[in-house]
Amino acid sequence: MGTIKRSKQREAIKTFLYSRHDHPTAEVVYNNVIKDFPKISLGTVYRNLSFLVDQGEAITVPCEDGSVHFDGRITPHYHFQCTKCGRIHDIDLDDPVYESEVISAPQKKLEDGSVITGHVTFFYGLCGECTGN
Amino acid sequence: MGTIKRSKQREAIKTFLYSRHDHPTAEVVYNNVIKDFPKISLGTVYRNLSFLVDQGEAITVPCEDGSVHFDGRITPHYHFQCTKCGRIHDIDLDDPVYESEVISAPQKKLEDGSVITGHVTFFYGLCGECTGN
DNA sequence: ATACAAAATAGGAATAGATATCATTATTAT
DNA sequence: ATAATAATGATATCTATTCCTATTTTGTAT
Repeated sequence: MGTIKRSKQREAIKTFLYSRHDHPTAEVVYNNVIKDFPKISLGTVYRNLSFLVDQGEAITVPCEDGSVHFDGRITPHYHFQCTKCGRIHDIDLDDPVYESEVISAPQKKLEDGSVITGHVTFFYGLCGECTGN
Repeated sequence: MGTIKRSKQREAIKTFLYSRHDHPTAEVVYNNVIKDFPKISLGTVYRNLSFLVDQGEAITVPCEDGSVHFDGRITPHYHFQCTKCGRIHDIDLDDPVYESEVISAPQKKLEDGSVITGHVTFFYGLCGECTGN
């Protein structure tokens, strides 16, 4: 009961996600995996992306604009969305921005008894390409 | 051209939003305003909430779970969502959590030329009522 | 190898949240 | 009071995601 079986589709989805560092959406994953699996359905992509997240093999990146992106990099790191092109970029742990702007949040108790157990910080701005040229 | 005309519905929406500090969703606003305006449509509620946001008279609170809440409090402050009951609470500026965990983000340049212009921090945990009892 | 049970898929329908359209109504300047 | 036009209500549409069911694939036991 509850034994997980592998599937070519799931492996292709995982391989694709891990090969990219640009935080694709479910639809982008679908548009790429379909090249090797012409009959794959969008439902399968969603099901497997959720599966990977449940297994701790991927994370979701919910953005300010409401779109949901997926990330195969599961070690803690921050994200940054370009307000011009919409792409999501990583902010490395050793980047000065990370260290100076945000401090990891330990548990903290508010006056009313609320307990803060974590936080999500999402940066925005303009990426190199959109400021650059 | 482009002159704004007032409407009873818009005023009711604004009044309702300002009367509450629990960050209602568009649907919650609709379910309440409809008591005074039985024929109001959901589209009108969405249209006017967006209008208030555009006018700087309200802000949106996009949550990690994808839901969008509205807030009539426009002075800078942080939010905190209870992972158990889902309610959104304010974190006051003078609360220790605010001061110790997050530092306001000035413009910052990364190695690749990206410029960080802002950030959003969203806290989560358990609210007083959900830890309390 | 073969058969069986469970898990996973494909395809499509269903849902939810949000937007857009458009004829009608309400508000405001004159 | 009238004309111009902004705003509404009702409905249609859109997008992202989930759900359903018959079929296929996979792992295991024989």
